[in-house]
Amino acid sequence: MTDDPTERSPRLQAPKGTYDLLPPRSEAFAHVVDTYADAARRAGYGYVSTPMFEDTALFRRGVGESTDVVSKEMYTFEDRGGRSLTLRPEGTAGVIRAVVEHNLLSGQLPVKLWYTGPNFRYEQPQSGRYRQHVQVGIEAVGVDDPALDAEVISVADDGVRALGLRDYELRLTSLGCDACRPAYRALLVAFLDGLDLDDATRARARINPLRVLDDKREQVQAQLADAPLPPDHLCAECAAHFTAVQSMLTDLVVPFTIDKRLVRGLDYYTRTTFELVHHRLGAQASFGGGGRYNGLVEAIGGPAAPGVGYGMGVDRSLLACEAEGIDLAPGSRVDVFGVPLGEAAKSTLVRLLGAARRAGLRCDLAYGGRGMKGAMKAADRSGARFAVVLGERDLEAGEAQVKELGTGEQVAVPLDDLVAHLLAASVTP
RNA sequence: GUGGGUGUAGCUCAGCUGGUAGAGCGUCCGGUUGUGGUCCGGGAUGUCGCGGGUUCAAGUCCCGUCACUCACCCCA
Repeated sequence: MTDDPTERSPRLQAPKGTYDLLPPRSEAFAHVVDTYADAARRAGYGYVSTPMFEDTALFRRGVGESTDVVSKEMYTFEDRGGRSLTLRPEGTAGVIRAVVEHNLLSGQLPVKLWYTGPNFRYEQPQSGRYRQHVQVGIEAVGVDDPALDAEVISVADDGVRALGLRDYELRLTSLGCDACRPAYRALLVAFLDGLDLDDATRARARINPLRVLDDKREQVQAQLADAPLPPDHLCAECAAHFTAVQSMLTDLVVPFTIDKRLVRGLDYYTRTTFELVHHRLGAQASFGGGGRYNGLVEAIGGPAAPGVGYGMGVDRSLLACEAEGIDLAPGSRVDVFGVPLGEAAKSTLVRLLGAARRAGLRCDLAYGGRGMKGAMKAADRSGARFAVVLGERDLEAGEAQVKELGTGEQVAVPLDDLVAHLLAASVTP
């Protein structure tokens, strides 16, 4: 901070790892959110909105101390009242907190909610990874039924399909539960102990051994060929649950592949775990994922209650659409564009196009007193179907020239009939 | 946190072995009186990321720094 007025201040820019969304891309982004939200609503999920920041303890307990997300990626700060708050790094913990806080679990179960909003993680940015990213997610809490797992996965897939995405894959696994995971974990730790790993990986193996399974490095994967994998060591209940989920996904016509090495970065997952991977996204290929979290509600101080949900990455979904050449915001911004010649004509058009907007038409007009040519050019660029030209001559005659920009056809329409005419003309093909 | 690549007009980029900057697109104006999309003519906009250094001279070389980008780690 300098007070020297002769020193030029540096241009401000969006913080590292964040970006601005501008038209038309922003429209495509909004469309992704809408599409995912629609899929959730069609399955009976209600909208929930929770704060973007929460008590830091919520994430420590919910997401898990051993995760990278909590241990080194949180935006944590102290407010003026001395409270430790954290910008939410993921969406589930806050929703579950709200479910518990408002006693929703004492009502009809499962509690089904969907949400959207930004998450924040202090990470090194790269393709498809930002410090602020938006997710749309759903949570179904209070019932441990494999049919619900299948529904959640199916809703995720419905949204993705509705976007038009094709080059992706749904990967599925089961991570077991409190009954079977400890024994498996011991088995895995013993196996990892016998491997030749670097210090960092060895440390990770100690804190969260499952995480080592999806290490991308060749030299690590090579040694993992014979590693014991979670789905092969499930207890009877988990195995039955997993089988049921697969069977119902098949009934739902949701294609999936079993990926026994799939692991997720959040500690709360139990049993069903899945990830949506897009084949043209680069290193950050996972654009959505989720699973069951039967211990989470209790972990953050609620009653023992099961839950299942997913989070879909909106930013990465948009990237995936772009990679597949899917245009999510086709068409024009407006239907009608006003071309006024002179101030009197402009105020008349302001009034008439305002009325047209209220009648449901999308209208814009040439502001700033540009000439005829420039105004027509603006009309053309807007993508409007009709240009309404109004000059002194027309005003005296009490009519406007309505030109269909695609065909060049132009008709004179009485000013009193303009809105009705535009409405009628807009519905004809 | 670690490593590679890149930073020149609003955008995409060119500037060879150092001599004080260009193209295309976009934008604006015009091609006579009130009509766009094509075409033609013209105009505007650059702290060459920033700060040091070497040199008579640096966009061009060196150092540092910041940012962007891709990858690892990890994750949506």
